Amino acid sequence: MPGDADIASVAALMGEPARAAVLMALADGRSLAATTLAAEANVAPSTASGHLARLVEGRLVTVESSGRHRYFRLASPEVASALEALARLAPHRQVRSLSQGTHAEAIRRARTCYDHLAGRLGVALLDALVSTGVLHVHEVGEGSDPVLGAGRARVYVLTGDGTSRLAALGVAPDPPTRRPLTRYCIDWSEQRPHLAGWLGAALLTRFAELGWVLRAPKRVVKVTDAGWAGLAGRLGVDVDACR
Amino acid sequence: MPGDADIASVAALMGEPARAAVLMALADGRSLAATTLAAEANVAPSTASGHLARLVEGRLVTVESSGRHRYFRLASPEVASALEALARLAPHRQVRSLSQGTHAEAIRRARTCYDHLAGRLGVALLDALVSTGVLHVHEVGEGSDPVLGAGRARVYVLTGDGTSRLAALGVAPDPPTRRPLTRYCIDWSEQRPHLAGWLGAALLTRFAELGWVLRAPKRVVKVTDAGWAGLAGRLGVDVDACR
DNA sequence: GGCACACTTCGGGCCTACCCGAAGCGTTGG
DNA sequence: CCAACGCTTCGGGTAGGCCCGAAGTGTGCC
Repeated sequence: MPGDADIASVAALMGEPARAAVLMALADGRSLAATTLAAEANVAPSTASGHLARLVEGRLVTVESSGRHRYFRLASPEVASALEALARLAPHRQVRSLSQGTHAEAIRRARTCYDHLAGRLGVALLDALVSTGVLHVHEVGEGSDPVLGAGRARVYVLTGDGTSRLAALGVAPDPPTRRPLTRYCIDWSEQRPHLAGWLGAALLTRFAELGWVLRAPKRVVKVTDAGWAGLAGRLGVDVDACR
Repeated sequence: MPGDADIASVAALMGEPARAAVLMALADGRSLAATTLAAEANVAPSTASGHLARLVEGRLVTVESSGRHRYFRLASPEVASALEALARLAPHRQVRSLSQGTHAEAIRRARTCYDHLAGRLGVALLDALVSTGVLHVHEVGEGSDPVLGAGRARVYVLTGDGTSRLAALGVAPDPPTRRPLTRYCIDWSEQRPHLAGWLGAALLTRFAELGWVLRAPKRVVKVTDAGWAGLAGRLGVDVDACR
């Protein structure tokens, strides 16, 4: 547990509204240009530039120049983990305008978390994969650790039947990277796990290929009519629970 | 992944040096009085009182009144997780004074993390338990997730042989709580896992009973001569690696 | 080559919030 | 019952940092 590390400097970097907005915009792993991030944070380009310089200097963000653009992205997965941990503690921002309200609702329904699905749909998808036997859950110990709530030791294993069912859908778990096949991530809006890891990413990619989902701005994911039908029919997702 | 949550307010709460010092002091799960925390943060009692009120209002900390004292503690394990995630990103504070230097060294050698061992000793202990066959490691997937660094899916299972060896040491894994038997925690100073969970706590408690370790102020753990001998001889810990 | 664009640096205005000491309230102990 | 203690509230001084607009550098496009 923490002891001597200078938490304050990192937290202060994340604790300024404009910088937090920048980090949140980068939270799905994309690289974005400075102007885009300025708009995202609702500040002037000059202001954003200063904030970005501080984020880079604090090693939370890296830059890559490309022509006259400079693309920023999170420096490491650990940064995303920290944002995730903070989001779990954060009060949900109160809704001010109608558009904010609909966006807040949309982002809770279905969004991307890096490269996989999150929100009610992400949670329902994982539930469906487990209840239909595509994945088996192994719990280590029972209940939740009273001391370390995060990182509950739960492991999702792809079954043989699951492998063939996914192959029928066009998702073949080749080992293209050294990335773990399954991983989970506690959803900040649902407070329940959704599927991450290689499989989580592969499913989102395949859903997009099939025309089941469309990636809208601001991390929102829109599900098409074919998508709702396919998720329910082919994977057993409880689409009513996702609205 | 984060989307709409108001990360900035939480991070700002953690991003002020005095408040961060308070949170770090509470990070091992203790309840401490306001005056103690003021001293810990090097601010006047009145200043600390204001910070504590804000931490309570922000739901990072809870209070319990007892006579003329008020005892503060972290509001939830999630708060500790967030601190942990930030500590992993934090630059190690540069050493200013000799006493800070020796303390920084001591805390990296052996410290408590909540109720179990961390630092080089904590890491070496887990290594020893694995290499001597007390625990078996199960990896799910291979390597590290390029997207989600934290929460690597690794599971430590107590072996039959391990159970009897621990019993000989006076540690019997009764199921006294619903807490998981084993759990790990990425050590912020070593960037490698150390043992947490019920077993991690039981081992620290037993080491203290045996007079192997003494809990010094500021989370530092001192190992006695008998402790070094016992750790090496009975558990196979590479004590040289711990210094 | 020249204009438009992306971005950064600089200067100055403003405001937040951190800090402390003094004073007030409640509790404990002699 | 009074003194010491723990803690909080209040007032005022200070400093740091956030914001923008204007100006400067470098790149791409016509």
